[in-house]
Amino acid sequence: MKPTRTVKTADTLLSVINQLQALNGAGVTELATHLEMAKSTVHDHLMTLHEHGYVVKEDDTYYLSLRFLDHGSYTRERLALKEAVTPPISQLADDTEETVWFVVEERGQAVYLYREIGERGVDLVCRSGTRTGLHATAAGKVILAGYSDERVREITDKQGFDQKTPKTIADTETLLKDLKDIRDTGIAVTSDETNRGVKSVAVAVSGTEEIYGSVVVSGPRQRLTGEHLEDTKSLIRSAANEIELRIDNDVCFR
Amino acid sequence: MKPTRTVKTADTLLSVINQLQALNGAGVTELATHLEMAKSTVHDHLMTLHEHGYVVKEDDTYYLSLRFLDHGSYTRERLALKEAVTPPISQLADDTEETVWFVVEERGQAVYLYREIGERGVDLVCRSGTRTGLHATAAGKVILAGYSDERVREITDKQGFDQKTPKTIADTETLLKDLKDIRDTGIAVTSDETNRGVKSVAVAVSGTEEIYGSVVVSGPRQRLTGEHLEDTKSLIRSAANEIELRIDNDVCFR
DNA sequence: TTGTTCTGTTCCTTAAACCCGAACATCAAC
DNA sequence: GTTGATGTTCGGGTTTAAGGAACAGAACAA
Repeated sequence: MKPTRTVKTADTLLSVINQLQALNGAGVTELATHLEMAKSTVHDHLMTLHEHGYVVKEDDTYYLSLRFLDHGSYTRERLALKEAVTPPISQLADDTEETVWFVVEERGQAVYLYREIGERGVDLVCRSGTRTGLHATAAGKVILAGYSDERVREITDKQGFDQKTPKTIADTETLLKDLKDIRDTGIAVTSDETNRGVKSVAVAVSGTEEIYGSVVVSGPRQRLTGEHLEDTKSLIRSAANEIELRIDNDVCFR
Repeated sequence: MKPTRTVKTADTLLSVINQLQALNGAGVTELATHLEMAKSTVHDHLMTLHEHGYVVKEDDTYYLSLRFLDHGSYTRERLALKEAVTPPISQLADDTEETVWFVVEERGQAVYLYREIGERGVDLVCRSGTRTGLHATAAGKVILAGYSDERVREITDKQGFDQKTPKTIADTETLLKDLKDIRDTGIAVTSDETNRGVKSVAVAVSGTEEIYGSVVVSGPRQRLTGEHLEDTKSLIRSAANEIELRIDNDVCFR
């Protein structure tokens, strides 16, 4: 598909960075064995990253540095969604008392951007910046529902169907069938598709042309039922709408 | 000082990343001219970053991707300070009605980690992850006050004295004299040293051995005076103390 | 239409440097 | 003292990064 020319040294550098995060900090030898590379090679890369301030060293153990936080929060800020998204999200968390996330799509994956934990909310995804397959989450499905079937196929062909639980959608046809229902109702409700025992309700946030992202409320399956579920649905709808209005009119001039 | 072997291709890759942030997104040619490199070279690096999901492409313009947010928020989370820091910070912002930051030192620089904006607070540093010289901020100076003069010299020798305003400290001797006073009172108060017209008050957060960081309240110079200043001082002191207790006892098991 | 001038992309060739391996240094533990 | 685990240094062979020049495609003016 994309046999374009690539810088192999960059591959190794990025793999060092990723492995360093995966291992939650590591020494030279440990990294080298995990990456199946020579110790000296890893050492050189770590020295370079250290020189540029991208890793910190504590007694022979290397960790990623906060320089990544700079790049990361810059990137999030660039989307210019914070002012529009944060207050309604916050309000929604207060009203529903559950955990609320604002999610965007990037490169065929769902990225969790802004969170607010309500009174009784449980902490699930844990970190902003976390990525998941769009198929495996209500937030992702409601975004996909705004795309054409063709575009959905493109994404699933490339990304596949990572199975988070036994109930995670595993093929394109089932996904497209789900999306059809979501398009009708404008809301996505899932149970146990991302985490066992967790129910999620999501609504898309769209502009005139593009889809900005989605708002999702997650909580224990047995709690998000009956009246509480219905209340939640309409609360999310108005929160999503509120965000749309704020994006259109607000300080966020995109 | 450190003539160790370094991976030059990694240098160029990182410079591409940094330039991409500095230019707030750019095309191949624009990047190449800024970096004084061949277009083809930049192109190859961008392709590699794209392949790995570290940049996104919108009509021939490349931007850093949210993958950096993943690394960044992971790094911040690794410090395991959030649970201990966030609530007292939040309370302090409510009480003082000013802007509050929690700051840590990394590689001889001050890194802004957690923020809370009070009722009348003004948004100054803008993003978490932002780095500044320790000498140029109350938050940094109060951290330096916890270090030995020798260690302070090491840092200033390496980092120099970036001048943010005409009143920014410009040499080691003046800094050390300031630190002496700060050590006596346990509090750092600065005016116009980081931003013109801005006054900052900071207190360190320390454990039994190391210093975790500092809490800083910033606001307009003319507002942070008299009684409001004195109130602020004692509020910061108790907030910092609260954080120390939470770090020692809390869920944060370091 | 044609020409101009920006882009981004491809390909070739060579000098550079990445990567490995092996040796060395250092520290703990037994 | 010896063993085994680290991190570190260093020379050299061969991959390959990086530059330059040519190509493609779009936008625009004349």
